[in-house]
Amino acid sequence: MFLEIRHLRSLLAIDEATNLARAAEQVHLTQSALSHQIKALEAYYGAPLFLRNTKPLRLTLAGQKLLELARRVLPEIAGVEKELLRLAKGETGRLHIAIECHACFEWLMPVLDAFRRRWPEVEVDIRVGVSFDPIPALQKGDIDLVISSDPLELNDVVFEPLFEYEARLVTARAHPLAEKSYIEPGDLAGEILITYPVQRQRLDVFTRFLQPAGVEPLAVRQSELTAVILLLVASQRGVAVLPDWVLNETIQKGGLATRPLTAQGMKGLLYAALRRPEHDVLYLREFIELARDRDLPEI
Amino acid sequence: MFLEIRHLRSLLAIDEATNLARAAEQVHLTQSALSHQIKALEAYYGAPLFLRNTKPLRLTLAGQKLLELARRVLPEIAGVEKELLRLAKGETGRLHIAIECHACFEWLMPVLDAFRRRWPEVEVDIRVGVSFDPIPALQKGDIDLVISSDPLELNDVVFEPLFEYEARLVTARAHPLAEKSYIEPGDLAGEILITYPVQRQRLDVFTRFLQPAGVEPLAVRQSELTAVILLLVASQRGVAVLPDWVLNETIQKGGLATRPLTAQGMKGLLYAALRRPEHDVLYLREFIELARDRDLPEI
DNA sequence: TAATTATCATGAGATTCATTCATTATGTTT
DNA sequence: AAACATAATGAATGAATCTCATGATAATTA
Repeated sequence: MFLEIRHLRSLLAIDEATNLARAAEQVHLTQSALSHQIKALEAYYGAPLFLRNTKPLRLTLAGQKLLELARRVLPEIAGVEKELLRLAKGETGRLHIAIECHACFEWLMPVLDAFRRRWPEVEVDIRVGVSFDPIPALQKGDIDLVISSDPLELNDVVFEPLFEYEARLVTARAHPLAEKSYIEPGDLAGEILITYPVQRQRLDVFTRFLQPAGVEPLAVRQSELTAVILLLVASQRGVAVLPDWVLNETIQKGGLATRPLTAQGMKGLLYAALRRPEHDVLYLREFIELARDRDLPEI
Repeated sequence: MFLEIRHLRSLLAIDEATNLARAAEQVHLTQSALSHQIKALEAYYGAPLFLRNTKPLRLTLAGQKLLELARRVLPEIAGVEKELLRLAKGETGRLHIAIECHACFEWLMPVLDAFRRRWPEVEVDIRVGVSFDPIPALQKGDIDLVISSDPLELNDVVFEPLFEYEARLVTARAHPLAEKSYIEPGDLAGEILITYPVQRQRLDVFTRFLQPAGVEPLAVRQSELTAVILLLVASQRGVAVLPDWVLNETIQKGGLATRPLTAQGMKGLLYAALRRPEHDVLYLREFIELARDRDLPEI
């Protein structure tokens, strides 16, 4: 209930210096202070730590035990302290990202690759937001960044805009809807719609396009993987609605066509949500920059 | 240069209690003190340790690092502190014994066996005093107890009397000197004397018996082991002078005889030398008791 | 939404505690 | 034995740390 790290440091210094005065210098104290310190320790433990009748001050068994402790413990402490200072300077840290949209993998992976090269010491992880609400998790410190398309007004969380996207219908090039210059909700009434396996409230097609118009597609099929969805669409098993960043890359290859939803196109804005106090953490800022300037594949 | 063990204890308590007030109780402080403490730590590292906008106080990454440190380090410290308190109470310790006389092995071994059963935690060792001066080594803390037959007046060392012994001449039972009721120095002038392999100044036969009378034996042979010396004597290769504790046991068996040196017998007193401050250490006192009451083999 | 409760933060004053300065005591060396 | 080096001591200072009282904030309940 009394031993402190400073005592261990003193002990180590005394052992190295074999002389109170020099040891005192090393720990930025006076010889007197050290003498008082070890006297207090000895009183506390009820046992001498040094043999007093010899001049090159020698440790007793008890003193040796404490010294061993110091040798084991002090380097460990020093290591953690160094790490904490780096943490404070923002040179290292944790970046656990929650994404609400499956499709975000498509652009997030390359961005994270670039990020990792730049900040190798930051511990990176992605959690797909299925079973938990990401914003409360962010507030509670379980995760550090949320990719979201609907910003909220919160006083402990900031939403940084990343980039605009457009959700477009994807069909086979031979599909009749590929003839139209833009798609209206009614166009999907007779179509099989292929989506990611999440609730409808979390899919723009339903919340912003079909449900407002009271339209229900012929059927809904689900698939986890973007590549699989595109494959199904190409082979005329259905149509899908996907953000443009997924499409730019792949439409050329497969026999696919994309068309805007509504005449104006269904646009959205993607945000990165952060805890407000970490708003200025260097590596987080850089992640946001990387996400904004992510390698845009040509159309 | 600032983190102290008390901080680690507080951190651990807070994490366990999830609540400053209860944690404060655990470390015998007020809630306020804890709050100030972590505030100071955060100021020192320039990084928050807890997320402040949540009520069940949660650790940040930095806080977690410190907590991990606490979990690793505190038990180690607790262990050493417990050991130190036992050391102070004299329940454990070190008993490194230096002996000046070879023959002492004979009674010391059984005594140490008994001692070890009684004080299993005390670290026992024996060093035969050949290359170093045992009393200075005792003063310097290299060893903890010296078996010696010539006590000194020192203010940091006490000499505890153990027991009296008598140095006697050992011969084969058929040897002419076995006829005499006691031995005079001149009797050895024509004899081969077998001794332990140490300097003459450290052998009573020379310092107290032969040299004062100016007598030199016919020859001197040496052997490390008491058993070998007795064997040589039994087979008439020479005579030896040994303390009685060695002899009592063995004379019956071999064809040996023992005779006193001089009419009065050459008696001596064996001492245990200790550092004065350790004079009252329990296990040292008990060692001395055991040495005094060592199992006396019948004559 | 307001009221209540639980919890943490803050500031000022009190206290403890570590440190320093000056000096004495002790051991070591010549 | 003297001179030197080193450690121990005591009193005074000052900084660090605590407590008390209170304010602020989040969580819970009505």
